[in-house]
Amino acid sequence: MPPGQQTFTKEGLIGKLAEIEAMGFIPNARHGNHGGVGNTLEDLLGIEENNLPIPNAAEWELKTHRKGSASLVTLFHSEPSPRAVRFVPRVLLPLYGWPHQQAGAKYPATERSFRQTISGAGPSDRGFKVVVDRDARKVLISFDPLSVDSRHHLWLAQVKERAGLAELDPQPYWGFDDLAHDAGSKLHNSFFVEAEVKRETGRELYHYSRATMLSAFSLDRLLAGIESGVVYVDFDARSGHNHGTKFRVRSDALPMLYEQNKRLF
DNA sequence: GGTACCTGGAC
DNA sequence: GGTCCAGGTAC
Repeated sequence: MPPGQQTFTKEGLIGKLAEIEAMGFIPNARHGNHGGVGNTLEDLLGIEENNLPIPNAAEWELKTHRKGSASLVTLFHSEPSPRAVRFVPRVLLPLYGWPHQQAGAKYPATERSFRQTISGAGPSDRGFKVVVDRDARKVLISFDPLSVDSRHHLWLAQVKERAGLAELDPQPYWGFDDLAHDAGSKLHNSFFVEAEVKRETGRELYHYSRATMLSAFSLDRLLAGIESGVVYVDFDARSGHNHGTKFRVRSDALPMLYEQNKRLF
């Protein structure tokens, strides 16, 4: 915990969130940053922004979401194993990527992209899916060239040239124990805060009007969510910036990943 | 300066 | 609802 970092007990955080709710609409404190709704709440709580895989506030993690938004909630980041392969920058982006939409405009003409939001429910239109292998105790990424939609036939021909049309070998994976550590160390207990958003003369304002307390994150529930299709693995790289590989969940399913949840307001 | 995290989007 | 995408920082 860095010096000066605000810390809260559970009761203290509940009280502070109630005070913030009573403040009504509050201007975005981070202009131009898509994370404004979360950053603004962190500022109100006096929590310093941090990128370490530790909870934001003592043992309590904060999750913020815009009401009415279909955006997925990011649970945690973790690059797949074996790490030495460096799958995203060395395999997925160069061999399975495609020209970025803004290549030659916002970015260099050679800019490539590999963005995939995939689950265990079925393959994406580029043939990627997530598999929960309970025998091997691994979550792994699978590529099936037969599942690629015809609209990507040019891309598939390039994949054939660069990598061949077969299953990934080796397949990227996360061991159950690694996932339990990544998730458990960060998400064991969480507050899920939802904000109404309004725009006013070009700026955004947030009303943090709903909060749920989530206790005891469950790896079994995460794995079941992957299989049912409410939890996703999200690859998120372009040539100039790998935003990292994320585990994400549909916001309405977030509470189901915890053993207990309690609506605060 | 590259990698791996953080916070989140629009169409 | 799936596809594709964003600005930041720690080390």
